[in-house]
Amino acid sequence: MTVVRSPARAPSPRRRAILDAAAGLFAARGFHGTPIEEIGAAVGISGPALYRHFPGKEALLAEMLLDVSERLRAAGDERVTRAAGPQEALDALIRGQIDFALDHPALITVHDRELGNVPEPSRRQVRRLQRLYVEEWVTVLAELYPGAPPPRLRAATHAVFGLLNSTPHSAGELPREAMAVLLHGMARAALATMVNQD
Amino acid sequence: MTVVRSPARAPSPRRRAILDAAAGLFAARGFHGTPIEEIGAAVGISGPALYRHFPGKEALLAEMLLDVSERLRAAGDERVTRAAGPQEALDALIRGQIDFALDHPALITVHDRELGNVPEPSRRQVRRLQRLYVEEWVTVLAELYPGAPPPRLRAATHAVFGLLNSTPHSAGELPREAMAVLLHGMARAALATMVNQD
DNA sequence: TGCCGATGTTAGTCATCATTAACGAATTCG
DNA sequence: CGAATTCGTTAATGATGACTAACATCGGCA
Repeated sequence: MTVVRSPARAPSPRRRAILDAAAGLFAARGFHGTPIEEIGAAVGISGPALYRHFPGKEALLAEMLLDVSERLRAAGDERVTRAAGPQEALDALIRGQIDFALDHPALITVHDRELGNVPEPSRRQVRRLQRLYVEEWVTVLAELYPGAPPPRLRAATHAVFGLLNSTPHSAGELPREAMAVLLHGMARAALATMVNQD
Repeated sequence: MTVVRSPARAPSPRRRAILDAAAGLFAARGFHGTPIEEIGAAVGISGPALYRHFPGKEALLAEMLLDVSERLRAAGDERVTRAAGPQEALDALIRGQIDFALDHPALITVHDRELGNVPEPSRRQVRRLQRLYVEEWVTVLAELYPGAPPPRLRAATHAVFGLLNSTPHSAGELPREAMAVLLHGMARAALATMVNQD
């Protein structure tokens, strides 16, 4: 018998293609609104062929969200340790989130929309990774703005995620780099209000 | 000619209850993930009884989103005209959006998640109302920050919506008024970057 | 009193899926 | 050469779920 199920063992191009196509479709029509048939069609195979690559539709979603959460967390982790000081770390986190959101708007959308459809073993894992990522931000912010209570910093972090992840909604309003600069400035300014204690 | 379908003719309490329950369920499980049976159960009636109040599931969603869009737009409109100057108008818009998001997190969630499931006559209408609301913000911002090109203002507006609508994600982090104050400050600060021309 | 509209109920009906079966071709490698 | 593994294909199969039918109940009210 084979191993239980190693998530990202041999990333065959077919698997990749399926995950990419599914991300777009889930973002556009939602998990329940997307028949497995269409996912197959999007990569040139038809319907049940997906089961040669994933144990099921939910497992596909689970792998997708685990991958996103892990990539975000890992990237954040690396950027923070690479940074010289807290301000630099914060800028790196912001820039990282912006790049990801601009590069993969569909993944961002699915990530905060479909967690409820991930089956339970994986759901907890995704949540854990999300929490770690948030705490990464909170830690940096706490260094930068000591005196601000952590719940406040957590709420502010979520708010900034909302701001940065707005990208899928304002698609095409501005060229990419202009959008990146705009969002970066807004995020920085929004977080700078953490200095006030009121 | 009459209007397409007078949305809120006689708001019977039953109708209200159904819309409220459906909002919560759609936010939690998604439109396609919520059987009509559960909506009924949530208000004490069972399943197909809904058809005594709405022509169908999609129509229910349509009415819900039309109502939200209309309320947001109308409230914004009124607040702006009531305000003395642009800064005051902006603060009123921000405060209005925050109050709505804090009072009706489910509606906020459904509003930007399920538009794709609204059938076509209504979808256009919802989009129109959303656009009007955004333009309301853009107009105020243009007065406050002349020199900033409208696309930039539009993108910034969407970003601030993302920030303010983050409330459902950070539920319970802070007491309500603290959250309102926090978000207001962040939104203001984020928009203040519109003065820079870079 | 006796009809009626409003509001429910429970049993179909019909589609739409996810998932599985049964079966083929191609590639690997013994 | 052949068996086995891989990756597809097209028919079931079975649930689920929206919507419709047929049938109560009940509060007016002519």
